[in-house]
Amino acid sequence: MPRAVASFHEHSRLHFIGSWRARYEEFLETKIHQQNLVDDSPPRAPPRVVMHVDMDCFFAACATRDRPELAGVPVAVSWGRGEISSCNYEARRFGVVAGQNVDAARVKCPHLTLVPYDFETFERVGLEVYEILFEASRGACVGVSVDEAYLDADAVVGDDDGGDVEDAYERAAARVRAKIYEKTRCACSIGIGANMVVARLATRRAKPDGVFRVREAETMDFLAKTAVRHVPGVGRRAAATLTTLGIVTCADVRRARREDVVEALGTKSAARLLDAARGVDATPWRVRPQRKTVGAQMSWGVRCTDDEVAMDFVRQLAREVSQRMQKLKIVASKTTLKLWRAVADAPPSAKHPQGHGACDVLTRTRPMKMATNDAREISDAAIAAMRELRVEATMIRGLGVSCSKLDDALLAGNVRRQPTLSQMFRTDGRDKNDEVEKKDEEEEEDIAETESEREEDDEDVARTQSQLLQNDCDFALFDDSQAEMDSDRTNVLRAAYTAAARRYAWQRHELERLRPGKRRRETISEDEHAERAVAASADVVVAHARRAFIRGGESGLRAFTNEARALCRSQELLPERYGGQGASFTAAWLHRVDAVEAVVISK
DNA sequence: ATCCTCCCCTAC
DNA sequence: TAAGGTAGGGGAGGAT
Repeated sequence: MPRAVASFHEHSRLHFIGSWRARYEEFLETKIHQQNLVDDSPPRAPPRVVMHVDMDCFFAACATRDRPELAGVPVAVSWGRGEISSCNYEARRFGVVAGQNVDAARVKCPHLTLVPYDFETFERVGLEVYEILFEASRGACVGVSVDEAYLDADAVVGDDDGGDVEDAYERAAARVRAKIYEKTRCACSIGIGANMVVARLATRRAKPDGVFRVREAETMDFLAKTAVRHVPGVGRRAAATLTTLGIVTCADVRRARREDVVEALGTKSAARLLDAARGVDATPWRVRPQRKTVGAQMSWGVRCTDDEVAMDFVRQLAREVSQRMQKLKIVASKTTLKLWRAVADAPPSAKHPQGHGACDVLTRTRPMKMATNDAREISDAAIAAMRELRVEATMIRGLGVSCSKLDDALLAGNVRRQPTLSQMFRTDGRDKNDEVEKKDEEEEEDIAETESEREEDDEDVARTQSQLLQNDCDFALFDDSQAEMDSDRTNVLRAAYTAAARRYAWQRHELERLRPGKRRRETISEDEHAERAVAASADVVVAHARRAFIRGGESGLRAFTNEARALCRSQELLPERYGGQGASFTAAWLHRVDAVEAVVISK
């Protein structure tokens, strides 16, 4: 069983970094009430001059600020073994760098002092810094991370910076730095430039503990020497590709042919780099960017012995996401499941035995019936998506759940909540669909069912039906339109078939895309893929059968399954274009129809 | 034309 | 035992 998500998060440095945004949103809420900070929609014009504030070796500085005995001593933050997260400049003089192994660092610097992570302090100091930045810039502050932000430099310049206009920005920056140091005893560096990119690049030159300003007239010369790798947005991959084109500095970018850069990076990224190299930055200035997703994932120490364990873990993640959404007072209408699948025959990593090792990362998105932040709704959608991926539980090395298509919960509050189909079918802690699948699998191995199981089925059916009768539900609020409800069952089935065929076609398409020679390697056989495609398409039949049962009870379901069988045998719906898989397609459908009947209608 | 899904890349 | 999380931008190719 994987470690609990919450307990993992307590110790995860990346979780701290990643979840900073949620805390910052909270901070912004308080600022909105205190100051006349308004939403930046429509977007405000970018500042004429930008300051980029970045704390110096933030984690190490926080960890040592209350320990005067560590002043001037080489210090690094780590768990005591493994990687170094951050180290001070004394340690860097010995060649210690972030990301280095503790043992390697000790070789370079035998007197290195290791200090533990102190996330509470990191957060507290970060917020203290932001208090100062918001006050100094009168709200013209764009937060990037717990230790990094952009300011409108003109908003920071005050009367006491006056006199010599020439270096007013430098004076203002020095004032901010002094305030931050006074309050937090942590050093920061400030870069000043004509836009966010230039300011950010200037900060590199300001470090440590300094200010560096790139004046308007100096911008082109300054950029000419700058490596493309340092331009924000140009990462490891892009830099490597550009190097093969002989593009290493921004001066090289200016000389390069536009088509070559577009070919290497794509239209948008190329445009941004070409602009940046010429001192132009069109990044919008957003003090309060709109959040688009809420998610939680874990790919460390995840080992599942069976499907039930994997589903439990997904439920945990869904609970986590649900809680975060409730705190943010938002709802979502899409759920995406992310799954790390071990590459077949890949050896476990010797360096990180608990890590995910070589994996394919798969995602699948499912709509939810209506905008919600309910943990159960989210986990239902996520588990449905996971079943669709059909990955053997023992191959799972990581899972993630994230919600998108976000909306304000207050708006959604006006919508009358209705039970969803999965809730209607639910009898206890488990989803009925799970049981359908389970029974389906059991039947393949052992047709005989025990008497007690049959009785349980009887009870389930009776209970579900009586609930349906008592609730007198408004079916029009479900995901099917009234028109579809009124139409005859054959049309419903045709719709089911079309949906299944679409899914099948998509699976075929995916198979094509994953062929060797493309960027990704193929890790499952073509046969297996086709098999999964057929099975996945049959899920659609189950979904429609469930609806038929809810609407028409046992007789409704029987009518549906009978027509389904007739339609499958008629060949009418099996055009050749579905990859010659028509026969197995039909077989899978018929098998599923039998299975649903066997479970829902007790014999 | 525009949106959607899944994937890759990037930043911190 | 370590602690490979969170979120956004963008592209390819398909659906509408």
